[in-house]
Amino acid sequence: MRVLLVEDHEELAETVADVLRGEGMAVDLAFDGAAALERTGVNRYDVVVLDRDLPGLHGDEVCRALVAARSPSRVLMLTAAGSVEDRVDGLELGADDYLPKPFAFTELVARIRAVCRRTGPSLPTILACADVRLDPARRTAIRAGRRLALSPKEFALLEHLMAAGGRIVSAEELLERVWDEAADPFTATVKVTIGRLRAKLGEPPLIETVREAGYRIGGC
Amino acid sequence: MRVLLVEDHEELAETVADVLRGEGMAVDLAFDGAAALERTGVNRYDVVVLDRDLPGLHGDEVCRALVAARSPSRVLMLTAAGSVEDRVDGLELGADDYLPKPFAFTELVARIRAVCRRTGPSLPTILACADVRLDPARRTAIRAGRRLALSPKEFALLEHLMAAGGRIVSAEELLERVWDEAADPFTATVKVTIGRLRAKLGEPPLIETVREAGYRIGGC
DNA sequence: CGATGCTGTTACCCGGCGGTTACCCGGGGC
DNA sequence: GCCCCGGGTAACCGCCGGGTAACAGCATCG
Repeated sequence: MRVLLVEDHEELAETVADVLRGEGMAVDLAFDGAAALERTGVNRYDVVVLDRDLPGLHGDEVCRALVAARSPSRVLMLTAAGSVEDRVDGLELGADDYLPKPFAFTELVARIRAVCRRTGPSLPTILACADVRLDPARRTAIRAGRRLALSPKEFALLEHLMAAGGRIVSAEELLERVWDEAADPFTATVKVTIGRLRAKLGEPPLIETVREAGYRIGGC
Repeated sequence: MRVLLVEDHEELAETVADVLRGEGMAVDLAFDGAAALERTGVNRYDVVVLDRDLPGLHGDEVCRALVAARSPSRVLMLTAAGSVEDRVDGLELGADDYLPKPFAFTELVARIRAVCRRTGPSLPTILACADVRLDPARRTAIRAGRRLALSPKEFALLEHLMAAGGRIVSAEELLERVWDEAADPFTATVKVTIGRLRAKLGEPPLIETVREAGYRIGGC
């Protein structure tokens, strides 16, 4: 697994890099944004671990550039503690996961692995399908860079569909998991909520229905 | 639904087992890791509920062994506390869900059901014959790279024929399995649906007719 | 206390699924 | 040649699953 670590504190960078190497990863280092883009232009990394506060070219810019260049690399962004409430969060920029500082090394390792194997059994912290990104922890969903104003039910519905990762999810299953487990099995609320969610998701269609079976998210 | 409950506290184990049985599940018990692996070697369980703190063979080891052995069972792990370390280990081991102690019985039941329903993307249950690939979980059928738009009946029909793997399947058998078991035995719907399916499958012919016997898929 | 937004219900529409029917074709038997 | 019969095909159409709009109950909030 190839990792590019972008971190301007050289001392910290070396320490983290050693930890990751100890986990069997191939780690390259960049100490500023320009160097990061240079490296990603030359090599193909599985994951770019990107500090957000970078001198010169900001981490956000680097992330945006990677996304714009259709880089195949996953981006895991490191954010400072206070920036959690920042209006512009990494999600809108197209990052695949974020980790607030300070973090445990073990958690960083786990997140890198998780981000790398998107289809793994564990739930990734950030779900991504097609051009939609959804963060369950922060309850934000973004499509094509625009934040979606979803109601709680709509959000939970989208979350479950995305967590299924392209598998078919029956209306019954959605009823049990998104709604109260004692919901009326004959209710029509699922299809209504699906309709409302589709309207907010806009074009092109993301949720497809499989007749007699359920719903599925395309582009995973 | 078959469940293996692995828990070293026998009293707690019996209590939980009773609750699960009350929910209609078939529950077997194992009081240590070695016994757990012995049971999973003999029987096929839908879900293994695995306490993490086991004497002797640790729960992590059991989980790792199950994953390594490509066991079809889902693993639901019971962890002592929701600390960072637990979450990290969880990601690494490949369990399907986690439940920190103490937990409500109702939640355990709900999670077992949920984990069971998730016929995750990890198990490739894809049928393949000739140049056709069919994924029952996603309800997708692909021939020569092109998605086929099949109706539910057509899909079920193709699924059954492909599952037979080149064996001859009689019209009566198809009627029983794909259609309602109380279907009119003299109906002509099978041959009509076969016809429609053939049209959508295109060339070269995939489903061949064996006169007086049934249908068969070639190239398996 | 009114406004607003969320959510479940109801009523209705629409499209296509799929079963029936009618008819065709081809082969085998006399 | 003829007929018979198993299977293929096209057309028809009733039914039902799913989409949608409108409405009402309810909570939240100013």
